[in-house]
Amino acid sequence: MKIEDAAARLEALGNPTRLRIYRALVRAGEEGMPVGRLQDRLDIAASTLSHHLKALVAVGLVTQTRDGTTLICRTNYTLMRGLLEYMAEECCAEGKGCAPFKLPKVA
Amino acid sequence: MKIEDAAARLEALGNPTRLRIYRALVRAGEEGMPVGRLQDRLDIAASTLSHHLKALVAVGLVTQTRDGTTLICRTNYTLMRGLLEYMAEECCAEGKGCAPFKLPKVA
DNA sequence: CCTTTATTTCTATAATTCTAGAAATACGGC
DNA sequence: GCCGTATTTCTAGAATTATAGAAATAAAGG
Repeated sequence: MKIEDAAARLEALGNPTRLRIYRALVRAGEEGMPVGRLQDRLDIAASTLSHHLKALVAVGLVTQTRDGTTLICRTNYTLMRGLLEYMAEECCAEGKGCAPFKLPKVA
Repeated sequence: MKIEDAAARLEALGNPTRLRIYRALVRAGEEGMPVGRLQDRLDIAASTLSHHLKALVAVGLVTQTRDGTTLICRTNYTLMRGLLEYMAEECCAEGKGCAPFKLPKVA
């Protein structure tokens, strides 16, 4: 992962509203959650929510699939894991006094 | 960790310049790196660098200790680890189809 | 085709951020 | 106290972001 991509993804997550959105989607699991339900749950104006979702989708952290008139949002687990792995590596590169750590393999 | 704190820390890291600064400091290891050396290495205007360092210090990701006229910067490994753990947990809460993962314990 | 529901785009405003030059401050040595 | 080096604060301008109301678009059903 390029440092610019990592920064862009961290920036996308680095807003309280977007992090709440992301967390809600993580908790929704594989089935995901429609935009409208997110709006009800988080009590955000529709246009604001759409704006933030766009940011999350732009960096790949969230994907959307349409089911009739509703748009279902899901987190991209693989990409998130890649981001955490990147951070874990960057966080302890060169092993100078930092305990090395890695994310465990997916079962 | 509160979600606002996590967001603030992610935001601090979510800027290419600041992520470069942070990475350089991680690589400097325990001994840290003076502001001036960071400036030379990363080729950033002094005032700009100071501005970004302030942001990293404000959220606790970087600490500074003075040694004469030079300010030595170090990353706060524990806090970074806490952030990654938070993200790892939030990333797979409720285990709905996501492989659970944790950061391994520090040796 | 018209209606309803779902969501986005448009528009505007207020606020924040990034950048860097210039001036100011901090520290240690003489 | 003055000087040199290191760093921050002040200032300002350009750019970006967050918010949300209003209008527009998308899809499905009748």
